[in-house]
This record gives sequence, structure tokens and C-alpha cells, in this order.
Amino acid sequence: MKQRTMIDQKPDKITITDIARMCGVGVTTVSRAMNNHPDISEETKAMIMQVIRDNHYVPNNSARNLKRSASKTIAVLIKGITNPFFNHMIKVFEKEIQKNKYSFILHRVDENQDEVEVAIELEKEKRLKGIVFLGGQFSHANEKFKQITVPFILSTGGVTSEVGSENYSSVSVDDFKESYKMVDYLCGLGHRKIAIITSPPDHVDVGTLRFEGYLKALEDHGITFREEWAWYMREDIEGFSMDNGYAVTKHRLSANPDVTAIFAVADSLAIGACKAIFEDGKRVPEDYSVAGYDGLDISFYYNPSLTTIRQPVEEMAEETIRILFDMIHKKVKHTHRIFPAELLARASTRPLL
Amino acid sequence: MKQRTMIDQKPDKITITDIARMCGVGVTTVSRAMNNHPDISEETKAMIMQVIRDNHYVPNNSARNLKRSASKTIAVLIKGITNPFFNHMIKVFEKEIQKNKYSFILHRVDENQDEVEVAIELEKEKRLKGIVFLGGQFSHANEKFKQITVPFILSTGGVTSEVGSENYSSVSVDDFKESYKMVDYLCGLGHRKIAIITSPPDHVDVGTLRFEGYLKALEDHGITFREEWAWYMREDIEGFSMDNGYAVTKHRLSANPDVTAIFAVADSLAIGACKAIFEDGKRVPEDYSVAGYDGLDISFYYNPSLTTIRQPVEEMAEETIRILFDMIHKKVKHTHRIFPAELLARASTRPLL
DNA sequence: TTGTACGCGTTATCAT
DNA sequence: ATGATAACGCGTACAA
Repeated sequence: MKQRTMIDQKPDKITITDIARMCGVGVTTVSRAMNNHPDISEETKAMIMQVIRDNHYVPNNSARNLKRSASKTIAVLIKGITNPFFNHMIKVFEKEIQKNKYSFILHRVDENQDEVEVAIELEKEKRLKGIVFLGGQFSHANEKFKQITVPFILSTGGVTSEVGSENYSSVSVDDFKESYKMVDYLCGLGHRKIAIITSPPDHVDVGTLRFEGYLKALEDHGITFREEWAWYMREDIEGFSMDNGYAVTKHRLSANPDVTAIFAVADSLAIGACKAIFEDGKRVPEDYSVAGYDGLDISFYYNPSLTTIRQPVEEMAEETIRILFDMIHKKVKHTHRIFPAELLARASTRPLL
Repeated sequence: MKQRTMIDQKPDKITITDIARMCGVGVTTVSRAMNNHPDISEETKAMIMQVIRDNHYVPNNSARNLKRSASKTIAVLIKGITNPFFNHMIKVFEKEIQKNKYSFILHRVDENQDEVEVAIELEKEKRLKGIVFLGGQFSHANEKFKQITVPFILSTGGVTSEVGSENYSSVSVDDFKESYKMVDYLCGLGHRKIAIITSPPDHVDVGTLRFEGYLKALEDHGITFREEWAWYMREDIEGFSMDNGYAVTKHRLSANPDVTAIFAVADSLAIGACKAIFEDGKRVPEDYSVAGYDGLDISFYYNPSLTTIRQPVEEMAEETIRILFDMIHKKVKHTHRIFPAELLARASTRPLL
């Protein structure tokens, strides 16, 4: 009954012990009240919870995590947050993870941080049960992967170079194939001079594979690739952004007047390209056919609506979580799942003649 | 003495004590080596760090946070991540915070969580030095604000109802005024039947103030508001999304043939509206003038480019951090800074007649 | 059903 | 310069 009254100078310094003392019970009982433990009478529990509320007591998560052995939480690591492509996926992750009665942490990793290192740290800190790497590129991560001791999966991320595929799970689309599909489509429309907006050659990211798909499609159509068709993103502007597509196209368009189609390896780049074309007094698709990649919402809403490769984001996200839980429940060791993407032929491309 | 001798299967269970033993030094010394403490010889430090690297030892952050008294970290809390409007701001936050030698945590708070409660928890867990609430609405948060014991600032967020402004700092634009400005502009172009796409009346968010600005501008131009001009976002679709603007316009357009202009309280809504207009066989701005709000990148790239209210996001973000550090360094108690926004008159609106 | 005491992994204090 | 040890706040055997 000796509720500690008034003159609370340090309301944040209150601990479970204080609550216990206020309630005249032991810390165990307080702990039980908070964690919905069975072995506690309803009335003492109610009383304790009331005192907790009255005093605005908030348990310290660091102490909890330190003590707790397991924690039923999944972390999703994402590099940057600029990519609108991930928004849908994150929502699905959240829903699916909650459906499994796990809690969900979205952790952003800085552009210049190593996401695997962050994961290793986070696993210990939060006693994670599983990890999803959303996007990102994993070139030489093999050694580090081994330090992750819980199931993890690469969702939508590329694994370049020789990282043994028996060491991780993944969900993705075949960037090479889908990119090929698009360029093949453009060729089928009669285009033979097709520029591509992609990452600089020394970069290792999704742009690389998509560029190779482009090359192969050209070859299969008997078209000899010309270096001047490779419009590399600028490095001084954020990658895969509208700004970048705009700047690149602005610079390259007039120098390549015979190009009839432009394939951008991201919808945002394609939109930037369109703007540059408009400002040049030209039209899409009458003067230039423009195609994107990703299938963002905006590709539908843009005017003209963008021909693009739609990745089945929702399904991919669901499958990501499904595989992860399969691994957690030891039903399976690792899985690689490649989804087919869909070519959406819309208004930004047209047959040549 | 009951140190683990049993076959180490868990390489992640290695602790600072293990490292100390391996190095033949005390735990204190290891701790010093890791934290760049001055009181340690270069050679022992190098030796210890090598052992740490060899064994892939990673210190447990929960234990660190628990023990550490202070931590020089700022957290930015953001509700949802769908809003592309925040992307620029986050980058600036990160840069500015690092410039101050603090570290930066971006913490996403779930749609159905109370961000202030999350903040209170996080403050203890991470020993935060300051908090930024990015966006969000704070109606009855006054009591809870008091439980936050470190400086915090509301950036770009609305505070509706009577939360004493002496209890927090804030950076924002005057939604009422800027909204008024836009509608006033439309009226100046000769429009008198102007629809608005905004949040449902019972919602408390940025839409509310912007709606009021719209109402006032109409009134000042001697226009009597008609209920049928209020196109409320659908609740079964994500708020402020292109999908929502599209659905609403699709539904309302034909029922209101005499409307000549549409003011959407977000660029994304405006884009959705444009699409619906196009599908109706009409044009922007020839048949309808459409205006947005926010000044997203896409508003420039869209076709036609969107007339909008551009919030000075970079400056606002910089000021947010500046004020926060002023508070941290006790130079100031709290500050409210309102930024002017800029009306960008572009191609999606035109004079009537 | 409830309480006591210990340990989680780290850093801070105070010795040496 | 280095080391032993006491916290940090909580959960949980184990005892009552």
C-alpha cells in the first residue's frame, strides 16, 4: 500500500524491482503478470498491471533480450529504403509473420554497411529466429553466411559470383531471362536499334544480369550490339532513380538519333527517360518506344502507361516467409525458388512501322 | 569454474570472457580494446583485435545497451514506410546526425502501434539521446509526451487538438495556408467548381487541415462549397495512394461533370486522378485541371507535370536535426519552426476559358 | 501461488 | 597499463 507518491524526478529509472516493492510482491510475480504467465492469480495480476500503468513502467528491452533465450522474432533487413518496389513486399512479410505468431522487425541497413555483418549482430542482440535479406547483392558473402546460425533467405536479391547455393535459400526472378524476354519483345515489334539504361559495367547489381539478357536477345535476333547503345547510369546521382534516367537520356538522346527503342532496367529510369524525351519535343511511343522493369504501381499510372516486366511481388513475399518457416521448423534445409515474371505490354511501346 | 567444456557447437555463444581467456588477459582489457579506450597499449590491443577477428566474435548489443549509461544515438521513428516523401528527409537525417558524430537508428512503427509508446520503450532500450518523429499525427499524446525524458521533435507531423506547444518542438509547413494558396491559385485561374480529394471527415490527419484551407479559399472567393465536391478517399484502400485517387476519381468523375478542377491533397492521389480522367477519354489540363500537394519527384516527371505545393524537405530535415541538437546541448528548450512551401505552377492546370 | 537468488554479457569503478 | 568485481534490469530454476 505504500505507493510511491509524487515528486517523481526520474520516472524513467523505475524498474521491475520498484514495481514489486510497490505492490508488495516479488519480482517473479511482476514478471509473470507482464508476460501472461499461467501461474498467477487473476487479482494479483490485475493489481500489478494497474500499478504498472499508474507509474508508466516500461520494461527495458535490452535486459529482456539479454536474458531471454529465444524470442520468436524474424528480422527483415533492407538496404536503403528508397525502393518502392519493396513496399508491397514488406507489408506481406508483416502479415505473414504475424500470422505465424512471430514478431517482425524491419531493420534498415545503411548504404555503406555490410548487411551480413549487421545480421550477425542483430541475431545475437534480438535472439532472432530467422532473417530475410530483402534485395541487395551478395558477392563474397560465403564466409560470413556461415556465421549466421539461424535460417535466412535472400529475397529478390542477387547472388553474383560463386557463393555455394547450398548455403542459403533464395526467392527471385530470373533477371537474365526476363530481361531477354523484354528485349525479344521489342525486337519482335521491329525495333533493331535499342538502347539500354543500366548500371555502369563495373557495378555488380541487378543491372548486370539484365544487361546480359539484353545482349543475348540482340544476338539471337542477329543484331550487332553497339557500345553507344549502352547508356550507363551516372554515378553522381542516386542509382535507379528517375533523376538518373532523366539525366542519362537527356545526355544521350541527341547523340543517338537513330535509336527507336529504350529499355530501362527499372521503371523509375524509364520514367526519367520519358521526361527527357518529352522535353526534346518527342513523343512516347510515337518517336521512341520505352520499356521498364519491375512493374511498380506507377508504371500503370504513368502516361503513357509503361510496358514493363512485372515481378509477382506478393507471391514472392509470401513464398519467402513460407520457406523461412519451413527452415525454422526444420522441415527443410534450404530452397531456391525462381518466379516467372510477366511482360505487360502497354502504351509506351509500339510496333515499328 | 563450470566453464563450458562440452563440444562447442554454438560458435555464436562466444563471449567477451572467452576472448579474454584466449588472450590471457582480463575482460576489462578486451572491452578497452574494442571501445578504443585510451588506457591500453597498442600491442595488446592489436593482439586482442586479431583474436576477435579470428574467432568472429561479435559483442552482444543488448548487454552493451543494458550496461552503457549513454550512447550518442538518435532514433527516427516513422509510421509505415510507404511515403516516398520521407525518403529525402531520411537521407538528410542520416547525414546530419553522422556529422554530429552520433549514430542513427531508423525505426519503423507499425500502422496500429502508438509511436509515442514505441519511443518510450526505445529510449530505454537504446539509451537514446534524442528522438525524431517523422510524420504521423499526435492528437492526445500530451500525457505520453511527458514520459519521454530526452529531447524530441515532430518533423512534418501534425498536432491536432490541444497539445500544449510548450511540450515539444516541431518542424512543419502550414498545411492550412499552403492548401489555401493552391485553391486560391485555382480560383485565380477562373475555376469555381473545384473538387478536393482528401481524407474522410472523421479522420485526423494532414488531410483535415488541407481541407479547411480549401474551404476557406472557396469562401474568400465567394464560392459556396458543395458537399458533392468533397471526394473522400476510400477506407478499404491504402490512404494517400495512387490507387485510392484512381478509385475515387473513377467513381466520382462522371457524377460531377461540371467540375473543372480537382485538388488532391497528395501528389499520389493526383496521379491516380489523372489516370482515371484519361481512361474517361478526357485530358489534363484541357478538360480538367489537376493539382497535387507535396512536390514529390514524380510530380515533375509525370506527364503532364503536376502543379503542386512543394515542401522544402531538405531544409526541413536539416532544421529538424539542428533543433534537436540544440535541445540536446541544452541551448534551447523547445522550438517551433514553420517553413513556407512553394506553389509550383506546372502543366496539369490551366486557366479556364 | 509466490518469493529468493542467480546469471545473461557487457561496461564502469576501483584497485594494483 | 591491467585486472577483479560490482552493477545494468530482467527472467527463471528452485525453494517455500
